[in-house]
Amino acid sequence: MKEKTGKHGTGTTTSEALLGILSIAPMSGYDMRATIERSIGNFWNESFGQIYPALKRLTEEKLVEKKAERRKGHPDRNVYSLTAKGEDRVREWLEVPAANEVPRNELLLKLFFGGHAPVSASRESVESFVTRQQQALKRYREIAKQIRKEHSDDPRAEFWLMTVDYGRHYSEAMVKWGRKTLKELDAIESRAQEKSARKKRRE
Amino acid sequence: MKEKTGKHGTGTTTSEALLGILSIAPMSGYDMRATIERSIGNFWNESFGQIYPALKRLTEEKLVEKKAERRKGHPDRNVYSLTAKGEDRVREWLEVPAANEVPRNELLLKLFFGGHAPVSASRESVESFVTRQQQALKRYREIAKQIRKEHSDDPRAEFWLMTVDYGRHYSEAMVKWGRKTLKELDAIESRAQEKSARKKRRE
DNA sequence: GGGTGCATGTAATGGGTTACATGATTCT
DNA sequence: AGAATCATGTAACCCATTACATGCACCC
Repeated sequence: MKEKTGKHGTGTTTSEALLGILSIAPMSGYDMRATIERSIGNFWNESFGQIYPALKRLTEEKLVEKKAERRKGHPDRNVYSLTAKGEDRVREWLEVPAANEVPRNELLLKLFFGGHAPVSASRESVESFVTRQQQALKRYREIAKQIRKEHSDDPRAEFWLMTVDYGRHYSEAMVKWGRKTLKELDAIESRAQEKSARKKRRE
Repeated sequence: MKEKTGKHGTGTTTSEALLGILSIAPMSGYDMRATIERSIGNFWNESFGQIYPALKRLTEEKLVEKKAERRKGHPDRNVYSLTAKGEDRVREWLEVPAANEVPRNELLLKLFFGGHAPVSASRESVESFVTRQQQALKRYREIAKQIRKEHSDDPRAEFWLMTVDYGRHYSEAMVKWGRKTLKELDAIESRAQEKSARKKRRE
């Protein structure tokens, strides 16, 4: 018999992310989307196609409450907030240590099989990856600055900064690896060209 | 109108991984599972529940060929190999640069909301993560050594080593981040304890 | 006889992405 | 009038995990 990681909602999915977001402040589904993108968008995304059905289920389970809000000059909206039960659920969820899953990595998969295609193909993948990581690094520095400026009083800001710091460590390492790998790919290519040049001379 | 990343199979999924594996050597579905675990298991996993149905589809699409193998002293098995069409497909797939997706990261999600639970909860998550990364680091060093020993002649080995090197860069950075983060979590906790101690003294 | 490893599959379930559909308001 | 933004939702489709089911061979 095996222990299961998730069964009746112990796993981490859209619902947990939404409960987490609502633990920061009550808001509408529309706002959740934007808040998620701004705050945890570097490691977690949600689409409307997931958010609205999830909010429906969470409401049925009495983990969140919906309040219709009518405002002049704006469309109506439904503002959701955590119930006491919802707050408990967030705490319970946080008490379960995060699983150490192995996420699928398309870049590495393609690179692993890189020998079966022109080197330029691998090069492009790695190059675009490095560019992305450099941009991310810049972004992380800005985000950290902003958090320290705007939320220096909030005790939760320290946790937010830890996740930003993860990004910094990650992206820095990835840029280093990427540059090194690009050099190695170039070496492979120039060796291949030498080889074909020698072949031509012989012909 | 938006460009779609994947439509009729341009995406990267079980099928592509299997085609890639078969580009290295023909083998049975059972062997694919084991091979995947040994070779790309650090960034890509497949289960039998995916492998067998995928092989069926790939056979129908004439991308792979099945040959029944009967051997005395062993159960029968189906050995799959790439067709010419399958080899083309692998090359086409490799020519499309890897997408820069944002994988969901449960550890960071929980850490982000860490302020809503005891610090010990965050601590456990990070601690287990660091341990995992340290083990991975050891494994990577062994794998690299083994590849250099057993496949020094194979030109594809260079690509394999690049993926191992990714792991090394990644895990090293993650161990650094994890240790730093554990220290910060400890600081938060001791500050909280001081606070409650002062409170007690006042009572 | 029972455990382990080899070997192949199916079914149930859950969950995520995308496209589609609708409609108000505000700005140009 | 038309585009952009706010706002909520549904439906189709794809993909993955897990559990279940089966059976042979080999060794103790």
